[in-house]
Amino acid sequence: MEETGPRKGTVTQRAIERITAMIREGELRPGGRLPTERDLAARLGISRSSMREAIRALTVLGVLEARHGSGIYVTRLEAGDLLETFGVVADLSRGQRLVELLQVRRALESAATATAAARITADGLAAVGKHLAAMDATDDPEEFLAHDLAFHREIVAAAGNETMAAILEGLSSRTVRARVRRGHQEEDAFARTRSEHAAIHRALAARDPEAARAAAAAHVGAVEEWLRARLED
Amino acid sequence: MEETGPRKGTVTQRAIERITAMIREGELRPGGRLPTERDLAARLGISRSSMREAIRALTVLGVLEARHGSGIYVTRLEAGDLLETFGVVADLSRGQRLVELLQVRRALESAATATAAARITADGLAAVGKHLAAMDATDDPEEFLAHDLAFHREIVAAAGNETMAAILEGLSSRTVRARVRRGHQEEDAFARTRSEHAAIHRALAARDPEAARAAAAAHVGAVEEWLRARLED
DNA sequence: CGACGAAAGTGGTCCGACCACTGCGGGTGG
DNA sequence: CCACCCGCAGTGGTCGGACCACTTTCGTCG
Repeated sequence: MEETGPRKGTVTQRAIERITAMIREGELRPGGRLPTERDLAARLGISRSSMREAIRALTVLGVLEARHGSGIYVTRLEAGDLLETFGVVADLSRGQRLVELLQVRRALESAATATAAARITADGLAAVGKHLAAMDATDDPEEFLAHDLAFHREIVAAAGNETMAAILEGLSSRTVRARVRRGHQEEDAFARTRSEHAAIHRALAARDPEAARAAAAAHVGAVEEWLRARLED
Repeated sequence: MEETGPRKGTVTQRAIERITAMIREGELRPGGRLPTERDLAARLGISRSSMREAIRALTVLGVLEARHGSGIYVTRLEAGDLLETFGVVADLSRGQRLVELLQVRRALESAATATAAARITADGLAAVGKHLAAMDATDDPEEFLAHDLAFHREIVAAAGNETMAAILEGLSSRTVRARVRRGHQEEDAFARTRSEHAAIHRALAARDPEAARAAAAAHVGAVEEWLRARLED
């Protein structure tokens, strides 16, 4: 009678669970280096091919990082590492789910903006104002969009929640492409965005969390409303 | 001069991008079946091994589903499929990031509960009340926890946003384990949870979105506060 | 003493073989 | 004629080995 592990699932799936367990139990530390693929495979009694599939999967999830010629390392396991895949999800979403994602963004962005109103520094507020002014000064859609993203990124960063920032990053960068087309279709889209951003900035400057929350919710809600209407095709 | 694709990155990474692109462009439809591993590998000019790594990665992400002996299929690409990995992230989180995740949950749960107050049906409200009563009636921590989760799940479902529900599902099921230990440490934890849940239920019954939002935020905030204090070790 | 280069180590890719499971279609028994 | 069953072809799952590309290290040479 031989000793063989659990029978359920594929060997690769089990390998993934074993590695994540090792990280969870503290056997492998963030930033630390793993044994070689060959060693790991031998240790779990599976082939190198199967082990490689497990490692690749965890690499895509942002848990591991493979450096050619050097070794395999655990990432710092920071929010940005792990939530990068969130962008992929948003990228593959269509129709109704896009509206749902915007509702998620509305909830998070309004909460983050409210917190930012209470915590943002003078320097941070100046940076936000700089992007606001840059948006007022340009007519180039690409540049406008870049400062738009930076505007929100600066505010969310001021809220001090990296996890929320990482989620919003993945939620915005892709979805916002729709807003580009919006600018092409509706002439007043730029103007409306400018005034909404100005309202957010005023609330931040006044250190008024509730006003900031409302302004941010209204801003995202406007995009959401437009998208919902556009789904009538 | 031969035709060979882009040189950057690993072939596996490129294969992943090619497949996701095929899905994004509509070449592959949700629920549809892909060519065989051997065909796909040949089509992209790479080995079956590399193609398998790409497929495995997308399988873990919830984009593809491999059925032994049958073929490889695109998932329905619904929120639950894609955000399952969100639980893994929460599972690997520790310390400060757990607090940040609870803040994310607070923002989403309060928004969902507010929406639910406006939309929940009589049947839904009855189901919520059933779990509330069940929590009042038991002393078993496991059963209490099960009804606790079901209580929130029922409310979030009533909000009608599957994406938000999927995120909250991954955000609660793991994190909530901490609450179990909480119940063991603080005797009045059960009682406090009961009263907080009762407040949420009353707000839902009154169809009062703002009261529901506040009650939900306070509920999650209480857990958050406790966790933050517990981090002083 | 410093810079260069060779060698060892490690991940990346490919190949071919075989196993395990599914699905289908033909053959068989009713 | 129909229903059931079995076997075969197809497909994903696993394995082992070979070789390539890159990094790191250490010894050697100037």
